[in-house]
Amino acid sequence: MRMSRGVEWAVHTLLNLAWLGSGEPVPVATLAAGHDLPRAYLNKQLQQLVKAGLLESLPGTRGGFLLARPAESITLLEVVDAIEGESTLFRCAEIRQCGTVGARSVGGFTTDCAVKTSMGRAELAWRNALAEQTLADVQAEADAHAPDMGRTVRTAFGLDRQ
Amino acid sequence: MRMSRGVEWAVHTLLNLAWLGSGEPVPVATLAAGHDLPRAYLNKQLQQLVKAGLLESLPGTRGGFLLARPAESITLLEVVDAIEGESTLFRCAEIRQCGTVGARSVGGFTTDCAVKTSMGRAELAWRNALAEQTLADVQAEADAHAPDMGRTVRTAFGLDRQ
DNA sequence: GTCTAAATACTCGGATACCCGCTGTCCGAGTGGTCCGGG
DNA sequence: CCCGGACCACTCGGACAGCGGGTATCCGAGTATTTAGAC
Repeated sequence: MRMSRGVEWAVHTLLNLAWLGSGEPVPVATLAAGHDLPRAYLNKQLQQLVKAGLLESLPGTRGGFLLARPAESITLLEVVDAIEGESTLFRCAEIRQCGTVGARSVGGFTTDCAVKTSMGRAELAWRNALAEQTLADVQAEADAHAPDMGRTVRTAFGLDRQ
Repeated sequence: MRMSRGVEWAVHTLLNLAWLGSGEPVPVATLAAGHDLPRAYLNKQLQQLVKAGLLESLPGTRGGFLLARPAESITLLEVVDAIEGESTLFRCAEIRQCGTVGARSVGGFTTDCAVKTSMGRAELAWRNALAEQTLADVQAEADAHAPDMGRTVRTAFGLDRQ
């Protein structure tokens, strides 16, 4: 059970767009070159972020991707759900109803499976922790360690006004 | 990103052994029949529980599996780690160091990646929630809804003293 | 009747194929910019 | 010089292969039981 590699790509790409702070779209080729990622596959991931309403995409010559919302309103949970889909980590196949044990347990299936409930509690804690952290929080934490990330990204993308 | 099916199998199997409450080992064929699971594959999963110290296995004619510890001391985290391995959900490939952005960010890599840290916080909340729930807790919750599970399991396994 | 020893049936354990989903890639649809010609 | 239209280059978007890990299975190693035979 490991997360898709695209989650890391998505977060870093969103962060770069946040640091850029520009209202102009950035093509996926530039974004991919920023971290040496396969351009076409990154595009595929960003499309899912568009579907989730985190990014906007503009076609055409001067097209590209840009943040659909300010970084303060984008949570890590939204990013993870956009890339991974909103399915739960633990899949309950209701095996308690099957086999010799399940056949004799009639009448106890009116409530949710206790295993599913317990796993769901843990998963909820995870999702809450993800929802409490916005892209701006991560950005601020990175800035605390490397204060010059804004200019670094602008320079790397060749869009610095300097 | 979805959890292995074996996790559900492992928890239910451990619960059945807890309800059985017997000091005698139960063969995997009986455990598999309890919930209509593929015998050989369930055996593979239980082997991992043995390696993790949650189960004991006895070979021979009267062999089988039995709980290595009381249900009160077995946490859901241990079960998940035993089946899924202890790798983290989020894999940090340190892409921040790569590409045009990474090349210009020299000097900012003395601390952990902020993305990794944030994801790690959420994952820690998940693991803590799993660690706080013991097998006995889940057992008690299931008993609250279906109070007769102990006898049900003993009957289903053909080991009832009655 | 009792002890011994071999045969046996049953168990776990690891080595071996299969299949779905993540990974990676390609080409087509669409749009804005650009250039050329005409007025 | 200004305007209009066609060409073009660049973008995103969805459709098409490749591979790794979860899924499923089979066969071999080992042990307690059983049973037959000898004393």
